[in-house]
Amino acid sequence: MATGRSHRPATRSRGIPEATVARLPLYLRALTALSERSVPTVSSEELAAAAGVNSAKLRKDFSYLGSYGTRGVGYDVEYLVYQISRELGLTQDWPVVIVGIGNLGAALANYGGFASRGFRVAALIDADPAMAGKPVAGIPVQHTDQLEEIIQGEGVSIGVIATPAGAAQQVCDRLVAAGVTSILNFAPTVLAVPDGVDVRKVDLSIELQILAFHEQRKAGEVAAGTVVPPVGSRPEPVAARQASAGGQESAADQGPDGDVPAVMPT
Amino acid sequence: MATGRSHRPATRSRGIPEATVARLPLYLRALTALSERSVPTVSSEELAAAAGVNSAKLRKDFSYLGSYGTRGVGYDVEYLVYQISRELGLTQDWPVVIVGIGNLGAALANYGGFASRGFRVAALIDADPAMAGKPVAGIPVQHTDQLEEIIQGEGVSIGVIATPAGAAQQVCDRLVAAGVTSILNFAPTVLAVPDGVDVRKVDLSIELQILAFHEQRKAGEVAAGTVVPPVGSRPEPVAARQASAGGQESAADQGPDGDVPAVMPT
DNA sequence: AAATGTGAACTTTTTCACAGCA
DNA sequence: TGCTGTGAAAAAGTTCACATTT
Repeated sequence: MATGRSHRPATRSRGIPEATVARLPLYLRALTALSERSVPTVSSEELAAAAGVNSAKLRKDFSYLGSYGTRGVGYDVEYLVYQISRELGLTQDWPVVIVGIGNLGAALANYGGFASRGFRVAALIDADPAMAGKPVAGIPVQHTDQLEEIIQGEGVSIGVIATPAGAAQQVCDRLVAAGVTSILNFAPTVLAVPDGVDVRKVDLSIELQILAFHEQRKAGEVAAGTVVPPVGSRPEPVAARQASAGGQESAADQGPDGDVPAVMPT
Repeated sequence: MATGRSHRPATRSRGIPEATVARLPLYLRALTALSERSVPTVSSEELAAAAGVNSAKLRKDFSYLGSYGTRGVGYDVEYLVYQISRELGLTQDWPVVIVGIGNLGAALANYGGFASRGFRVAALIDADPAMAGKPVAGIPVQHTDQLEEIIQGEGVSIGVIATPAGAAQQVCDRLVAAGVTSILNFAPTVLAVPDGVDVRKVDLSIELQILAFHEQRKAGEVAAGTVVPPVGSRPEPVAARQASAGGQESAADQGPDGDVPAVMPT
């Protein structure tokens, strides 16, 4: 039953584990889908399956928010959607600026998921004067010169960096100086920020590399291919380069910016 | 004399913690930058700073790979680049297919970081017949009909899904059936995959929601109209942290699609 | 009968701190 | 002397299993 007013958040608010916070959006999405199908209640088992986690974890996660379920019944979908939304701070509108309107920035601006939940693209900013005024996703791009003005004027506290790696730190510094305290960084760079500023990073090549690691493991077990010999010698200038399945090596270098100097012997 | 055989990578490969694996790409990037500047050696302290982690963690991470450093000196940059690359499986070439060439797919195809490290865009696939043949990032888009043929022909084992949420699971199923065992999913959906298949997810709105959560917490003083808990829960001393995505292993997770519904409290 | 909420056990990850080697 | 490599301690996160409530 909804309304369970008797439930007390009991100051639970204090200290929700980070791992739990990271899963709340997942639960929220699953719940939203149920809500659209007008499903009234859901059990931890069902919801967990929909979110891709196990039910014990889900129940534990929810226990940090409060007691929003009903024993023997499950959770009221609408009520839970509201509670999680509130916990995540989605009951308020968050203006967001996207800096760097290249391929990625444009894709992000066009991404629907944005506006769908408490987030509003307040402005698109790019350093290229030629981009100024040009509309992307229905929003005119503004020049970097306006950055501070926009942030302060719109009260923006969340910024998305989609610039080339080389410009990321500089943009970050300006965003922070202007008042932004949360940054979502798509540039392949480690940003230095002062205390109190949160940074989350989304990095395509890192994800691919992690997949490659596991992929290699899958094939490796049996195939003698990839296994590199001893190489125990850790002497100075590496030299080990031998083996390695198929004479790869090529293909592994040169890129727009950074790149990998495939093993440099000597 | 036992020619420096004392150092045995000892097939440490056995159990490298997942958390460590997720950081190796970070170290690799920092090392690559040093390599380009021709820096010969680096201490754990310096490298840790460049990668945005603390030195104890870095040393512990490296200890899982083997003893590649020199006490009193540090690590040989080139040697480490090689070792980490090898560990991640980047000494071989990984053909990758990107399915769904919309805004995001095109942005990914154009992303340089791809080719720069062991990954090669083997094909761009889209369900829209009108896209067929059209070059994106210099590569002609192919129709979904060719999917199986391409994957088998090129020996692709890593697939990137950048389709709308509604098509993701279907595409995923075909990729898996054709032989792909690692998937990077950009669609806001929880994909169901058989055991042995790895799925990693990159989700913009989830990242934003996590940031919103922390942002809300920071409003310790004056927030617009937020429902800040009356309880004197003092905002904790936010420590600037840098987060990324969590890691998910093989097998199932994720579930329904969904995205866009609006939240409605009462 | 069904399903939540949670203490307790267990596992993973991080941090400490220092012995040991170059 | 300087810095790595690593046991050991601490912290964070996950899973178990069951008392409790509807």
